[in-house]
Amino acid sequence: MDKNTPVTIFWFRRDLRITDNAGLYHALKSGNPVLPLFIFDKEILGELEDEDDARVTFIYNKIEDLKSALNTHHSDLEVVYDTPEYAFTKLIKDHKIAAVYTNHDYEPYAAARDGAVKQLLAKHNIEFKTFKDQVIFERAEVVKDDGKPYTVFTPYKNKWHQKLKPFYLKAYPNEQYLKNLYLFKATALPSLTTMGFTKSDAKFPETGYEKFIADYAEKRDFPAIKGTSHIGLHLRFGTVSIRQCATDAHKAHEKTWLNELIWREFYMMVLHHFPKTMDNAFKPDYDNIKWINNEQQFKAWCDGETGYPLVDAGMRELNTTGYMHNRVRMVVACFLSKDLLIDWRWGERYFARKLLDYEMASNVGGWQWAAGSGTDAAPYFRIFNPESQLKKFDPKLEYVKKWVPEYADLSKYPKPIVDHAFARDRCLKAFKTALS
DNA sequence: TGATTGTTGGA
DNA sequence: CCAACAATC
Repeated sequence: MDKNTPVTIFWFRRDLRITDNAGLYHALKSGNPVLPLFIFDKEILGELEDEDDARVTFIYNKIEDLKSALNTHHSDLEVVYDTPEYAFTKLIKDHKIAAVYTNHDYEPYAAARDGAVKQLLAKHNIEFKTFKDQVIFERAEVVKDDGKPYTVFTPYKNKWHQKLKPFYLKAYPNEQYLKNLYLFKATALPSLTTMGFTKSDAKFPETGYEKFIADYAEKRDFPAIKGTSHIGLHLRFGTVSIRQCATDAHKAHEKTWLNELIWREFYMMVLHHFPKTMDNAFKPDYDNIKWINNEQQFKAWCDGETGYPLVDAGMRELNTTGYMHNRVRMVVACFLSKDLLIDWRWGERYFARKLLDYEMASNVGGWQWAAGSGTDAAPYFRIFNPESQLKKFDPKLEYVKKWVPEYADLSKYPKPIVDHAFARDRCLKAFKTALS
């Protein structure tokens, strides 16, 4: 095809799959051949602190997969390493673009970026069309009858179920329209090194979540058991379809795993309505808390050297694998914000840097839950005891021994950096003062 | 999706 | 002596 053929660009972002991709479906039915695009955004990559950031390797692998999948249909994936502004300016010169299609992306940077792209395209009379793809219900689709957002999970969840109709779970049948791809050869894929990254040797979880659904409620709290699906990473980058996940969860009799998908949408809805809560307490009083913010203790927490084995095991699992079991996430978050009285935002930023499955809405929501300042939060006086959490959830010390091997020889293991009974009392006083 | 402390009532 | 329970943080 020559360069005067009008094309529809489909821009992949957090939806790195062909199957059941909403925006791609609409692009393939737009009437023009579809030119697939991915942008390694210099602005986003420039913010990352670690050159072996495993998330970049993960995306890179998936881009290579997408490219070869498109190649089997005699099409290709154009990959640009630059800003979106540069990428589109260049594409406008090289092609006759009828429209740009993509899927909704909700975080603050993404919303601002898409606004700017839309304006740029409008100057060239190019339509910018976006679609819901990464959630079942977005933004204000599930709100109270008076239009106000829910701030408590259970009523939100009930309304979510009420609104659910088969249509929302239906897969987009993209396979039958792939003949509408633009036939071309893309420019060379930039290397990871070119972009300033090295290949991470992290092990990425498989997409298979189905086998975890049935026993999830029973097994999910025990970090030594393989009881959780690790699907967060794939939901984050769209390497599974949320509609497929929700369909499978719905079919299974067990509701707990589906609830976690609804928590994800609950927190996205909260962040949409209350964008300030990204770095402000949802309950403003909680920003009066006088955090101690001891840098040394923060470092001990980051490094898994607090002297509390469950906390340390969690942090070391995170540092080593980019993942932490959810029960343990709650324990380390509570320990940082309540026992150490370190601002939850410090912990949130650390998780943002380390978690493969990092998602702003869930992460901020989870941290504010632990610190007590969020919507539907744990009351401030609910303070986990790291010792009894260990006894309850890792009684045989299997998880601890895996990540903190020196725990077997207590002479080599650090003493607790703070006494829990003392810290609990101190926390209750600090919170009471701030909230009175 | 807690922990702690104090009380009660049965062994 | 210690479950079981309630009240409190």
